Parts: sequence; structure tokens; C-alpha cells
Amino acid sequence: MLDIELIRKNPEKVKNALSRRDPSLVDTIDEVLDLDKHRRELIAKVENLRALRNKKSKEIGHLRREGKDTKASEEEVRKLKEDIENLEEELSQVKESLHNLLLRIPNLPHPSVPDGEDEEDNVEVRRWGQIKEFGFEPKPHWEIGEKLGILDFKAGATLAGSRFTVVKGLGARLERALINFMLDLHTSKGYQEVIPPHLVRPEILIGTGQLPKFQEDLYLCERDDLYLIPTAEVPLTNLFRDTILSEEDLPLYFTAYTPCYRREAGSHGKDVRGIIRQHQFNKVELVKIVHPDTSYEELEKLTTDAEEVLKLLGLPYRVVELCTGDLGFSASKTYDIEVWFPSQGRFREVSSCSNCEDFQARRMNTRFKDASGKKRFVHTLNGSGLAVGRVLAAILENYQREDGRVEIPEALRDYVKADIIG
RNA sequence: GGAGAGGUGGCCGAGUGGCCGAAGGCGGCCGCUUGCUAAGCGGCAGAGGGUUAACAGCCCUCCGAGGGUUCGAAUCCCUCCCUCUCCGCCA
Repeated sequence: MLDIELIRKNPEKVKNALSRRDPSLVDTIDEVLDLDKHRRELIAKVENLRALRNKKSKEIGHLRREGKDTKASEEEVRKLKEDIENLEEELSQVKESLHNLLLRIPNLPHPSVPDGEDEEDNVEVRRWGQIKEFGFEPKPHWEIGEKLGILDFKAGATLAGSRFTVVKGLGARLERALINFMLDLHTSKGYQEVIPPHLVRPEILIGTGQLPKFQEDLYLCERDDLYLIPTAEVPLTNLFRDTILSEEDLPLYFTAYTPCYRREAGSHGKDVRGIIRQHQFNKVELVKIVHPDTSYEELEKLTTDAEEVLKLLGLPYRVVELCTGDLGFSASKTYDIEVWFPSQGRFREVSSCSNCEDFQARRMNTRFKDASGKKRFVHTLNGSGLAVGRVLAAILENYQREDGRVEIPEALRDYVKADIIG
């Protein structure tokens, strides 16, 4: 959520920044400004009346003790009360409209974010690794996995429908190995391992920005009004909602393995084969809660921490900086890490590392007390470290051999207790 | 799921209709005293919002959340949420 005071005091600055994402947001800001003005006018009126009512009521108390008649005063206050109630009703409606509007406005992009409309305009910042030359036509991971008997798409469809896959045997063990490998790496770098709930309340999703705008992307357990998490970012970032941390507590680093559940509404026809886009997938997440002055250094570090996984696995990748049009709702700046898929001849996203600045902190009410005792919002960051299923697919493709077998990357062999699948 | 107890400031805890934004204690901050420390003494200090040049003043709101009764609610009534204890069920 954007700071209403910032919008009020620097409307042009806010409009300029937001229009880099979407020019229509300029009108939304004007709407916000109108509502905010109306809101403050109503507050002034209501409060004046309340002050008067409080004064009169106190007088009644004094008069009573002196044994005087208070009928007239009581009638006067009763009338005041009606006026107050009417204005309060109007005020709460205005407040609600304003709040709902603010909750649907995305974060301001950082000045360094390149302009652009979609992923075509993202800017590559670096590459790592040597793309392997195969002496044969590299197969897609779904063919490799099916043939090895480790990916069962038919069983997944039978059990739960499309975009669900059953992983078996050494494939399942490889997936578990990847999770352990990633967690071990991150915890060795100071991230605290967490096992969070996989079901959360609506307000938790408002905190990180998935609600109210992206409801249709989420699975909802209606009887209990709980949502399945689309990423561990949601419970981890919300760990300190409604709290005031002390400056020495910062920075906080967390990592968690969780399944992620996404309805993938509106992505019909995209990546229909394989395990690139699933309704349920495993992910190891990195979350940082940091001092505002250091959040951009922390973003660089977070990104390299995620990259480290691919380096150790020997998977070629590149890092791109998202343009304004591709930036997520809550993010000010985002780096995507994309791993090489030989069968597709292109890089595919396995991580998205973002600095949300105080956008989520304001929604969650997570603050800290600085040296002078002033309360400030923290900055929050998150990044995949990494998307496990996609990395598994990348391993199948990059480590495939002509005979259909797949080598296990060196770094995973102790975990998998095997050096080849097939 | 059943029965009961409870949710008050950073923490503990008093407060059953006005003089309560809230006693007292602990912790915190600032002084004084004091070889140092500790103890002691005195003082300061809740949060959010409106107005404003202002972290000055004034005003409003907040005692788990939301409604209600009343001229007036931390206090009375209703609903919900959460925590704890016991029982049941259960990985």
C-alpha cells in the first residue's frame, strides 16, 4: 500500500511513477485525492460534534451530582447524537472506498527499473555457465521423465486433473534432495529455516498483496475462510505483522520449503506439457525483513544467494531485470533468474527476487524503532531459492544423455545416493 | 466437538456506569546521591488520527474485534475471534 501522505503531498511524483506501469493509474490517484479530501472534511465535522457531545455529557454528570434537572441537556445531546451518527455513516463509507482503492494500487517502481511493456523488454544483467552442446537432439523433460518412469502425468490427471503430476521413484528422491540441498545451503548463509502454515487467513494475503486484487489466482477453503498459500513468501513475510521490532533485530533472514498452490487462472494454453506450470509445486523461499537504508544491497545479496544454487548444480542461467510492465504488484524492483532449457532453446524463470520496500510493511503494519526512537516501516524482500520443480525439469534436460538416462549433478549425489537415473 | 476460565499500556496487574487513557509494580529514559557497580531519592514516558510550519497547542479515537443499551461504556447486553484448563477424538 502506498502512503496516503505521500500521495497527498507529492501527487505528481506518484502519478509519474505509476504511469510507468500503467497510465490509467493516474485517474485512480485523482480519485484517491478526492476521497481523501472528502474524508478529512468529514473527520473535522464529526470530531467537532463529538467534542461538543463529550462536553455536554460531562456537564450532565456534574449537574446530577448537584441535584439539578438535566432533561433539557439530555434532549440536546440526543439530537447531537443523531447528527453524529449520520456523519459517521458517511465517513465510514468514504474511508472504506478509499482503503479499497489504495489496496488495489501497485507499488511504485524504483527509478532504476527499465521502462517496458512485457517480458520482452526485460534487461539481461548477467549470464553464468556454459550452454552444453548435445551430440543429439535434446528431449523435453516430460519425455525424459515419462520414459524413466519418474514423472506420471496420467496419474496426476486422474487424481486431480490437468497441471497435477505424480513424481515417483528416483524422481521423487531427486526432488527431496533438491529441497534439502537448497535449505542446507541457505541456512549455512544465515537464513533461519521455518515451517509455516500452508493455509492462511485472508488478511495475511492482503498483507503481502495477493488480496484483494488477485483472488481468482488462489485456492480457498471456504468452510474455514482459509487460503492455500501460493508461495511461502506469504506466511514468512507476515511473521512480524502488527509488531514493532527494535533496530538491532534487523536484518531478519528466513528460508522455508513449502508446496505452493496456484489456480493459474488465465494461463490456459501456456506450458501445458511438462511440470513447468503446475497447480501445486514445491519451492524453497527466501525472505528478508530489513532496515530501509540497506534494502537494495540486501536485494543484490538475496539474488546472488539464489544464483548460488544454480552454480553449484552446474546449470547455465541468466539474470534479468524486470521492466515496469512485467513488475509484480508489490515489488519496487525485481530480478528474475532464468535457467537454460535445452529442449526449448531458451531460459525459463526459476526465481524472482524482489524488493517491496515498505509496500507490504505498511499493509502488515511491521515497523521498527530507530536509534532516535522513531517508528518506521521495515522493508521486505523475497525471492525463490529456488522453484524446485522447475529446477528438477532443468536437471532432466541439461543432464540427459543420448541413451535416455540422466546424470545426477555432483552436488546432489550425497543427497540422492545415486549418480544416475535409469 | 463438549464444559469452564480469561483477553486492559513493553510486561505483570487493579479497575462493575461519569472525577479513567486508565492505580500499583517491573522494565525504560533523564537527573541527584555515590571510589565503580548496586541500592536509594526526584522527575519523564502509551498508540493512531485531524488541525498545523511544527515531534508546540487544541481536538477525536483506542482497554481482543464488531454491533447494541445509555445524555455518558474498559465497566451492562449480543455476536465473533484468540489464549488457557479439563474431557472426547486423533497424525
